[in-house]
Amino acid sequence: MGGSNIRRTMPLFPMGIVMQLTDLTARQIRYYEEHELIHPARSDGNRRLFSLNDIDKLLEIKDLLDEGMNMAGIKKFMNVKPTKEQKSEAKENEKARRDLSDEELRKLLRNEFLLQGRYQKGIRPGDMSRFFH
DNA sequence: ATTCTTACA
DNA sequence: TGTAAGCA
Repeated sequence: MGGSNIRRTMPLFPMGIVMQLTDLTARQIRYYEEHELIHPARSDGNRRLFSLNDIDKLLEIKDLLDEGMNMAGIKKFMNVKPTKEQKSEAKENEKARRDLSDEELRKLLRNEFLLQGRYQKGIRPGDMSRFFH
């Protein structure tokens, strides 16, 4: 692993900054935290402090959302296990995701799309079309 | 001025 | 998800 993980996990940014960096609303960001997609630290005053990793994660979530995927789909995609060894497992998933080629991503999204009836409401026709080459 | 939690149109 | 309320 990279020898400077502390830098990427160091709690640094407050909500306002993260909102600008990700184009997500505070509501959304807090919602994703509720669903354990991110685990920002807290300051002494109970303020959320996001790390670079948190921001990367939020940007990934944003991308999936823009592709028409909902919470359930994103949870599956990010393999969000209730809570346990999410520490080490989260890293593996993160790396795996980062190593995905466009073609592999298309395959995954196609599978999600084919299974959408089980956890995906309506998506606008065409949003996923580009993944059906 | 900012963010937080809770609750509801 | 947006938004209003009442705190910290």
